[in-house]
Amino acid sequence: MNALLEDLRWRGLIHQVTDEDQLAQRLNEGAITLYVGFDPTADSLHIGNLLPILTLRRFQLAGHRPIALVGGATGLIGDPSGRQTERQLNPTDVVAAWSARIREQLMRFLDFDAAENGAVLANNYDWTQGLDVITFLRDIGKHFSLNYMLAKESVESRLERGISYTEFSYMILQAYDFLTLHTQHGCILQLGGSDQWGNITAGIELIRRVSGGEAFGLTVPLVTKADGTKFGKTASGAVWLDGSKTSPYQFYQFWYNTDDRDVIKYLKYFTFLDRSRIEELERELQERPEARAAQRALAHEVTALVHGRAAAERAAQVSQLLFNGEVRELSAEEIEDALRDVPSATLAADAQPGLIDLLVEVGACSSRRQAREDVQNGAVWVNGERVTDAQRVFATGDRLHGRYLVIRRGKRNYFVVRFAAN
RNA sequence: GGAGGGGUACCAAAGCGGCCAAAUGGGGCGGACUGUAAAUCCGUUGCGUAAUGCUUCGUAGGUUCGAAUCCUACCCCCUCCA
Repeated sequence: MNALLEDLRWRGLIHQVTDEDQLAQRLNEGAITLYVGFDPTADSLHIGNLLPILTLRRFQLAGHRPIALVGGATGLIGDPSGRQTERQLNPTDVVAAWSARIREQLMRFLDFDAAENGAVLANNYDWTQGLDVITFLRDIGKHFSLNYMLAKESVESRLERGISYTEFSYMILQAYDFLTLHTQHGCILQLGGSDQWGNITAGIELIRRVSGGEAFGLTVPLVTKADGTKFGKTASGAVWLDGSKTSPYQFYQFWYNTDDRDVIKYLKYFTFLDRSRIEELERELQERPEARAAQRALAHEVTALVHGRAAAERAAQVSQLLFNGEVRELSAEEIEDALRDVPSATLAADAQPGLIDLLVEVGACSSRRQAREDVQNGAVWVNGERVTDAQRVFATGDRLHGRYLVIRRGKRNYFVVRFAAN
């Protein structure tokens, strides 16, 4: 057995793995090279992509060499895995722009300066763009039987509803990636989400046929929630790794609100805290669940991984101040700093807005009708005080530090109104 | 090509001439309770309110004092037969 695999096993990170004994032996013999790929299907990665990235990082920390692959080419084709319908093709320039941004994000999770096992970034567009059709069909396509391809879950499940030749071919491209990384970098292991099993094994098969080499695959589980809803989705959409799409504060809050029943599992999945620390948090959760020590640790650790320690600490601090209702205690600098990630509006220096207008203006409520309803329900707080009078007008004297109104709708939705300086 | 069924608000699904801005369930948003949890309960969920106001029930017309509800045409979906 191998220590790294044992740790992954304990964390519940191994969903499926090919020839585990053989893989353990290779890992024990010395550093291996492995990869994970991400297709640019949006301008940012989201937390659904986090598990494979962090698992790749675990391998690097254990001394192995990681390759993060951006699917500049495969992103142009569309992976049918786990989908019921054909994807909409994105323009090539858009995919190129997304690739660049995802590349930036991936870099944050790996160490590129390590002497022995520095990380490598690759883009499959580099070896795919020059590939001509005849070569592709003769050298690669010949190794795939139609029967083999049709039997793949990703294809088989789509035969009823329809699948284009484009998406049907996807697995071959991904297999070719693995082969390329195998020959160029000696890569012998591919990680991926559980829906990637079919594509990964296709690559292993191709490597075996072309080079006779042995390669491995390992998939991480699909992250689930105890209440049965989909992980990673909030009312406002996906939770992104890009701080301008999901602010560090929102990101922190997402993890902080994890259900008791899920929090230990997520600590194992998403943090690098060691086993004894996680078990300690588990005991605390059982003894004093209201202290939320496990949630706090989870939120802090993951936010720090994605946005850095400073941002994580700021998010934690802001959360505490806001939830203690101590808005009035904040200095002007703290308001600027703490609420920088929160939706805001700027009004003229001499403006004396009514409450309803203010709520709509700052984006706290979707319409004036809705705003009136929220006020009536007691959902609206300004500068730490509940306001129930819809006719309320805010004079200059109501502002914090002469230029802020901090608005809260519901328990945790904050907005800030700034007044221009004279 | 033939026969039948259907398109209603975020989703599902009632309504079938006025009492319909449209039942009910889910989801969303709030509130209470609490631990920024779970469960539970309550309110609300087109827009705008001075208002018997305005715009909505696939699309376009028509009948009528009045239509989501009746008629005509068109578009789209599903099932069965060929």
